[in-house]
Amino acid sequence: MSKGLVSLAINDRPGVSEATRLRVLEVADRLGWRPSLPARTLSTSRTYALGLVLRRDLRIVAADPFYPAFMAGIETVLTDEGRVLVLSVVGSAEAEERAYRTFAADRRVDGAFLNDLRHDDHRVDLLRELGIPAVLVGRPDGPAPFPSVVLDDAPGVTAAVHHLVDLGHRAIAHVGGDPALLHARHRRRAFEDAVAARGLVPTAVVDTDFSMAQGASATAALLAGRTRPTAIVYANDPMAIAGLGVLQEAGTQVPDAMSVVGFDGTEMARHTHPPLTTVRSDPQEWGAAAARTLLALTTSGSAASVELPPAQLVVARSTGPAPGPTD
Amino acid sequence: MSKGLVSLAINDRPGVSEATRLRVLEVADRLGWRPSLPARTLSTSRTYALGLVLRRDLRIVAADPFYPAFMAGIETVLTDEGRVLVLSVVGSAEAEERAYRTFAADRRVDGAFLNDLRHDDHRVDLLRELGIPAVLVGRPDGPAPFPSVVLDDAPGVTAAVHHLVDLGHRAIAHVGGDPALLHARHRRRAFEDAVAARGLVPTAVVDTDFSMAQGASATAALLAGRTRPTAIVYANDPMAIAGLGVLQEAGTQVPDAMSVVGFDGTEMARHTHPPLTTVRSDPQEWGAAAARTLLALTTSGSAASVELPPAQLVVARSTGPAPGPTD
DNA sequence: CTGAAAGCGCTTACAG
DNA sequence: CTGAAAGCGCTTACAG
Repeated sequence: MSKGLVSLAINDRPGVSEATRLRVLEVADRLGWRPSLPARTLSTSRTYALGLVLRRDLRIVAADPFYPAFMAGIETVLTDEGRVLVLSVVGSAEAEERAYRTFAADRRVDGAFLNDLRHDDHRVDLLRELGIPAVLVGRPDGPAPFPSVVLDDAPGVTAAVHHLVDLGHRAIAHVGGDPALLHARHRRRAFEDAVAARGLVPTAVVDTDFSMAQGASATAALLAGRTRPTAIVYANDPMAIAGLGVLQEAGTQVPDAMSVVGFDGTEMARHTHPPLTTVRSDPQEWGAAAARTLLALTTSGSAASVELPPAQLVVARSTGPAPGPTD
Repeated sequence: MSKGLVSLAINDRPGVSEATRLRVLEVADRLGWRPSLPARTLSTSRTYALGLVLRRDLRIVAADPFYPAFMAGIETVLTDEGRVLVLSVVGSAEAEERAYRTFAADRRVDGAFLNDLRHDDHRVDLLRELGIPAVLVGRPDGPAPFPSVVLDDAPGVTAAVHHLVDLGHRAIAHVGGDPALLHARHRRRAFEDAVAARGLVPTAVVDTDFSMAQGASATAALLAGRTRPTAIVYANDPMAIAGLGVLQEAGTQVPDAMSVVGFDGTEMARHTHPPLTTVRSDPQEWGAAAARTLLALTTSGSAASVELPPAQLVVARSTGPAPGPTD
């Protein structure tokens, strides 16, 4: 039983009789022997690791339940495949680029997840150039050399606007996210299109950085504005919750005087007062699907893009009939 | 310029003249050459990676801003040291043990963080046995073979109780966390001791799993109980926020009819209505300190335990004078 | 179907 | 202070 034979048997390569393979596996198991990963990596240059770089302001990451759920979804598939997740949390675009370059130089990972897509996202070229296979988490705004895993935000936002208009609202505002991020643009665009489809004009559309602080100040600004909306659609739940706080501090009843819609469908949204009407996506399944796709890409060299079920409106008690004279 | 020489120069080993070392580094830099990590790992068995296994119910992880901040803190020190974080998110004790065993078998990491300490935590023995150096994040309840990095919860909880008693509260309840976790026990113990120190008896102490759902139901139970508290101290901010929701749904004014105290000092606590009195700790600094300690341990073989500044009470508007006839 | 050999790219004694 | 050699533990053609 030579080294080479064992290797062939362990790696399910042809050229080993089934009987021998079983014997090898049995002996390895009995001895508790496992091939050394560093040695294997040195000769095959496969690391059995996938990389995720998070670039976000800490204040935002900390309040946003997306990433923990997304990562948990990734793990559900990696664990079974003997893979591991290498995580990097960075605070700037420069640090993010350094992180990817280090991944490449150190051969840390077989592939990477690319989250929070941007317009003309130069990280796509960077990863291609570095030779790191990637999966795009979200819909890119142009042709891309990598497969994408998409969960469409638009239908949920559209449904939210129709829900509000059906309740009699005519003055609806949007507190959007960071316009540098494509998904924030998608939500904003879906909002604007849906409002227009009902023959209305948005009362206001405010960009933010997705933080609760900016969600709060945007809400305060809307309350102080010349034309005050009767409903606000927020680009994420944390901002909607901060908005709820501002409204209640100002004595504005929700939903009697103001309807509020969040986005994410977080646990938190179920426990506010009143519980939040929100648009639910499934970040855990998103993570799992992204991991499956990236795994396929790194092992077979190619993988098809995936379209997940779109985000859905979940109506709770933060939305109600428009106040004042309705027709 | 032989391979060996280059290696000595790159690794700052003695036996190379300063002039040659500089020349080697200059040439490496010009050629963009970096030593191959897998090869280096194979000969030195150092991976330059640190491991973190998260075992928590997803519902809790997602609502809890501790981990994102803690991990960001870790990253601030790892990045500069050319290290990387390997993350595993698991749902059960068995999966957690498997994760550590895989870390060891695959030589994935040089050391690991041990969070969410438990009574007689058998992971400590497991890691010792597997030969994985670790740092304990929190105060262990007994002698341990690893250094710990402690941020004491008690002073903040104690201050919260005194604050409430000073406001005239005599009926104070505690919605605790998961009693399997030492930090939940510490918070509970600090609560009970502080109440006793003021000559009072807790109106109630309820254990939970730290989830918003159980925070909400514990609050509902307290409202329905025979002796109703005038103040509730929660073991984390998410539960306090869920409690706020339940109280407001029930028409109980905060703080007029009920004072509420959270724990964590999250961003979220600043944006509720009313803003939450809470106990602030610094999870990011905690992560950074834990990373520094683990780095020292893995490189030098030993590291001293660290005691960080304790958690502090931050008074906001969810606490006020006790309702009814005060003396 | 099996065994002996080279190679992955470093580090580390060991001579010179 | 420098160069040649062995070794880390696998995988992979290449002969037998």
